[in-house]
Amino acid sequence: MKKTTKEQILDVALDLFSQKGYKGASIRMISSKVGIRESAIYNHFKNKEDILNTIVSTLSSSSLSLLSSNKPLEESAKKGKSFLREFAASFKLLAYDNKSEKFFRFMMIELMQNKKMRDIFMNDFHKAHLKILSQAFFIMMQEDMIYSSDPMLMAREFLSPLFFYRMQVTLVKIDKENSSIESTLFEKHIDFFWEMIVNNK
Amino acid sequence: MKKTTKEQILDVALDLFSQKGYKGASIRMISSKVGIRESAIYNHFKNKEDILNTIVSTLSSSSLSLLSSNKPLEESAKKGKSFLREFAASFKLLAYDNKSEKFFRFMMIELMQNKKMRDIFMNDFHKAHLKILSQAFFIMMQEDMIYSSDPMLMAREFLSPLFFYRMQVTLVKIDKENSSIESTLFEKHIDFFWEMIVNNK
DNA sequence: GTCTATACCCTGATAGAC
DNA sequence: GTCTATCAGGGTATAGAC
Repeated sequence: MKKTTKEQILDVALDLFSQKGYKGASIRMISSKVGIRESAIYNHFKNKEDILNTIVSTLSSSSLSLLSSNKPLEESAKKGKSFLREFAASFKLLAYDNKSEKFFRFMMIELMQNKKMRDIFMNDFHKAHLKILSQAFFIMMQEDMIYSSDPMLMAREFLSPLFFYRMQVTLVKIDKENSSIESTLFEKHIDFFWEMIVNNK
Repeated sequence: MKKTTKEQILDVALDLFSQKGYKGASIRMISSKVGIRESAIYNHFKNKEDILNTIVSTLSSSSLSLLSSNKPLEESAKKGKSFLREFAASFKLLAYDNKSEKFFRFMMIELMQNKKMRDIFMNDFHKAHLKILSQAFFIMMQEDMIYSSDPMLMAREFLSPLFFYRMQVTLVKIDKENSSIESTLFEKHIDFFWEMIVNNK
């Protein structure tokens, strides 16, 4: 199960992009890490941007969200806290998945510099999650499981700490420090948040 | 009240750093925007890194937190929701302050690439805020104003949406779209959060 | 598909005239 | 304090041999 040169180039490129950003990672470094000459890269990709586009289109959706939109949300949302636990678990999973983590790092570097990355962040990541969460909270409110409020507001308030904790896990792992403390933040968030919104009649 | 060349260099450098990052902003671009030759830069700064260090040491603390630590926290924390409102207002203020916004953008670009920036983020930004907030929540709990919980957990849960909303305001403003919707997120966060933790006996 | 060789541009930085 | 001139190094990319 050997990797083709093209796959190796993509792997190395993602690795370097996630450490140094798009501009900071040169064709020279990529090819040297793969073990070929610069010019050999151009047998597999038209140019540097072509490598970038391949990575982005391959990884953007899968690295930012594990949620498939065809799941029966109506049913799973009625599980209340368990639903939130599953949602957060998928977040945590991505924070500890190698490729997803690298893509997340890369996205964060490019976010303020690159319009395309901002669009990916806003649509594939933020809006996609908010939509699912707000629908789920709406259902929970209808079922009288939680206090009534603005479902979209509740979705934002639930999601933003998850994002922050994922970022924090990533940051801590860069400096190779133990991220076990940060890994518990996800669960604590669920407990705290659910305790706040649950309807204890 | 004309700006010295040195001040102009710093202004232009911050502007370009916030748009393209440290590597992406060249001495050539900085000098051309200031209206001098590349070599003239070196009469004011030893090298490119010297410009970076000057910006960081000048702006890091003031751009990340407006809170002076010598305020009497004991008293202000007892104001409860008003305290949180003031805290969030200072956050919002920085998101709309020109230099602070640029430094924030720059910090976000470098965060995943630069150990020094991570330290600044973790210490000057994150830990500093968590310390104040956890102390404030602890006092509020003692005063029976809010439900009893882990003050540090509460601080994190309160702070992380603020960070996220500040980032979102910055992102929206880059693409010159109207950020008025995002600007209301701070107040909504306070209302939602306070409603959740307040002790209504 | 990979190599050598090469073209050409941009980078940070220095020397020395004014 | 600013200029011109210049440098070495690294950047993307192409041509052509094997």
